[in-house]
Amino acid sequence: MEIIHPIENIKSQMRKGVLEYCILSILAKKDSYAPALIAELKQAKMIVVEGTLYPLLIRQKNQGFLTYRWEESPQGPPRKYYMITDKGRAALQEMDQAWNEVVESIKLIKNG
Amino acid sequence: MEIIHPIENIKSQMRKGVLEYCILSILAKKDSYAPALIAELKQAKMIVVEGTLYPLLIRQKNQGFLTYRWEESPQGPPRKYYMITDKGRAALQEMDQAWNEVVESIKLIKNG
DNA sequence: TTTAATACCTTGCAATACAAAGTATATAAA
DNA sequence: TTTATATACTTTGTATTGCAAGGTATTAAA
Repeated sequence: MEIIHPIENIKSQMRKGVLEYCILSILAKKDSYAPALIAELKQAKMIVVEGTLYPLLIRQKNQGFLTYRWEESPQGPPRKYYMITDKGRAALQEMDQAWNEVVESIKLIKNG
Repeated sequence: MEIIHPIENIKSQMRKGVLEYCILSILAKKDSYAPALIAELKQAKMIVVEGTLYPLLIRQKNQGFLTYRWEESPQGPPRKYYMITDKGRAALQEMDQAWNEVVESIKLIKNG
């Protein structure tokens, strides 16, 4: 037997579609590395775990949206700092538009 | 060779998370059947196709969010009119909250 | 009987988030 | 030197989901 929380699933689904958008938005403001990104997203109540974030960063790097550099850490292994590229900024602009469209669509459906 | 449009994919991803929410929202206002739902969603620029909608309606029915009745059509086979249940309305309220949270999270990430 | 207009449903595929486990690096303590 | 601790990066297996494409079924008119 297992208790299922459909609403948790829904929230997870809603996050799914905007995760890439969130990552690019954060990196557009300043370079960052995985654990710091996770912390920042957590603060915005947009929960992400390692197993989600790392493949996503690699995907965006392969698409040419991000690059990275290595940087020493005060403690532990070096950090992979990701930086947004010009191509990434262009993609982000389109994502802004896509997001606004979705928000408008929902409003239309709720009120129209 | 194949041309890929990452932005179209992103938009599709963003829609993914809110489709169930949209369906419930529409049915909360009035009963409807699949082709009419597709038309209404299309008008709100929230594109859905048959192969997506039918399994989704069946899922929501199995979760107890929807029921249905048969109704004659002026032309062609009878229509399956879906109706939201009390349980569906309760779920919708939680989805409203989940959606508002996501919208706030994005705002926080963009501006904070 | 055939055609046209609708409507409902299923199958196979690709993309994605997640849980869990694994690997690696640097420093301090034993 | 060895061990422990803290930190960071990566991979694997699984479940869910939307979609393209194709299939089935019903009604009425030609």
